[in-house]
Amino acid sequence: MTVDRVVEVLEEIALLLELKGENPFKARAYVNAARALETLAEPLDTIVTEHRLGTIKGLGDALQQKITELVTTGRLDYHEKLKASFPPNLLTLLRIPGLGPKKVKVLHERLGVGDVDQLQAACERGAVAALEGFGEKTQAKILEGIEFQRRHASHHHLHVALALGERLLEQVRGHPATIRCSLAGSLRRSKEVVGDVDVVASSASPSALIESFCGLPEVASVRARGETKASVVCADGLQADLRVVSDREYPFALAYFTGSKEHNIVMRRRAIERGLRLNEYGLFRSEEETRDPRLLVPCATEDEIFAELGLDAISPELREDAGEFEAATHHTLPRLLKWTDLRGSLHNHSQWSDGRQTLEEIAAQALELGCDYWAITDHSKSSFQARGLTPERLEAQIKAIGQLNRQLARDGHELRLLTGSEVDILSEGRLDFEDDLLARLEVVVASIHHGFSGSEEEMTRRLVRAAENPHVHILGHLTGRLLLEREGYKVHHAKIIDACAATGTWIELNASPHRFDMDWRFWRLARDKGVGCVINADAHHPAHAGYLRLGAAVARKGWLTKKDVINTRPLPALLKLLEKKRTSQR
DNA sequence: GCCGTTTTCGGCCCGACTGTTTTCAGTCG
Repeated sequence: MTVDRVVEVLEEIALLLELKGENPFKARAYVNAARALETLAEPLDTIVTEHRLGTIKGLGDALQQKITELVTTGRLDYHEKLKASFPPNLLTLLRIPGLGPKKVKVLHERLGVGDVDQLQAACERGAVAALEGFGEKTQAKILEGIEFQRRHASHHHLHVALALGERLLEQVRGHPATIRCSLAGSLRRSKEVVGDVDVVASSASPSALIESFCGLPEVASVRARGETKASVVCADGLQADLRVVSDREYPFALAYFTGSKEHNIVMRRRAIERGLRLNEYGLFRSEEETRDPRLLVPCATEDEIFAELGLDAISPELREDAGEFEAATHHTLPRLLKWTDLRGSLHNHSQWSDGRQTLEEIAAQALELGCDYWAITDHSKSSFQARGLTPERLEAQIKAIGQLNRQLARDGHELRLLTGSEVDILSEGRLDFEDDLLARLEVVVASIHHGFSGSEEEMTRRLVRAAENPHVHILGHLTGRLLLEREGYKVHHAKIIDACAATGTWIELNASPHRFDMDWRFWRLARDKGVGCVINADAHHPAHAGYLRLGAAVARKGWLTKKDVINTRPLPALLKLLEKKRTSQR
């Protein structure tokens, strides 16, 4: 069993124990054990084989035994029994905002609620509001949460869909019958969440490709399977569609299945205006719907289709009918950012707060990625849950980073770690650290982590005040949204953008696929007002460094170029810009 | 369930906010 799966099982046990009403510290012990395993530097099975689990802090006799059983047999009796004592879908209730283990326990015991459908029914007949400790508001909030999840139930986070899509694509590409292939759909357009994975391929023998696709190891079940099209369901219920066409049809099919629907409508209208007809099989000299190859206007690539319709080539990310046609007509499409333009990330966490890596590990990884700089911006003291730093610990961290930087320089490395903080924005826009401490940091990100329920005016005022502080460089994850989980708090984007423009404050594009915040739809406004974008990994874990690539994709969706993104600058230019905000406002 | 010159039980990370309550439990971060 892989270490990731062991971690999952331990975390699930912790939740089940809480639902049982067990000693919360017992549950905590399982979470701690999961954390400890996640940060292992060597393979778990080696440690188990050599009986060295006891050397890991947080693993006592009981957990050592359980982990050994998991690793060696692939299952854990204790876990199976615990699971069997609850309805199979009870844990899904914990994903509804406002519901924790205690409330779920009551709902289960008093009302027999075991899944989301039953919870919804109980709310609708008013049974939840009647429970002790619940009320009308709680019931309404639960219904709201259920509705939100329903609305997004068929959607998936971009990193999950992309990982699956790339694995599938790789295998389609490797098939001898494949001529060309690509991802398509909202995944290719880098939407913040996607419904399914679309793959388009060209081949002379479609059925061979379809057959191979349906038999791929990722496929859990085949939903539909024809001569040129197959629809399968993979892990996590993620659906994947393969569409196979002839190579002549390929660019048209690719454009059609990339969408968006709104973009395609305009494309077809432009074709009609030119006496042509566009569909997924080609561009035809015809007034009628047709597939007649004798009428085809041959195009070898998507770019040639655009050219036939009097347009510059439009990147997939921009195909939302959000101004791309005007720009493509007037040759004013932006030269979009490439993710390799990024030189580092200015918002990241370490073991000093809630990150998983030591400063040394972070530096090693940033070096490996070829970054010029990587800011350490751990949480401030009000974020207790995240082990936020007191001023004293922050001072100590500044020293530690200085030492590490000197070591890096002695070893001849170009990389610089930057000192910093993700400082909490408290009520009324006050900050969690005093100005003189902030002034000593190279990078200050200010974010809201508490008090999400304020009105739009209050939240906006808090963010504007934070931007007005000369020591704050960046506003972090502007709305606090968690994609597919909860809406962000309400903010007035335009007012905040204006405040950032006036104060020279940058806005973060948080590259975590759970956030992608600020939303791509606002970046053109920000750019037009001269507000810089910083694409930040908000890394808490080694795997998160890769989020920069996703963040860049979303920035492209927001029409941003290399020039618009601050962390494309080399270190000396960046340091100058960081200094500028502080000096220009004094 | 883990940990310990608090050596064998008692503590384990804290504060704001919300909605439920008339003093607090649960959730969230």
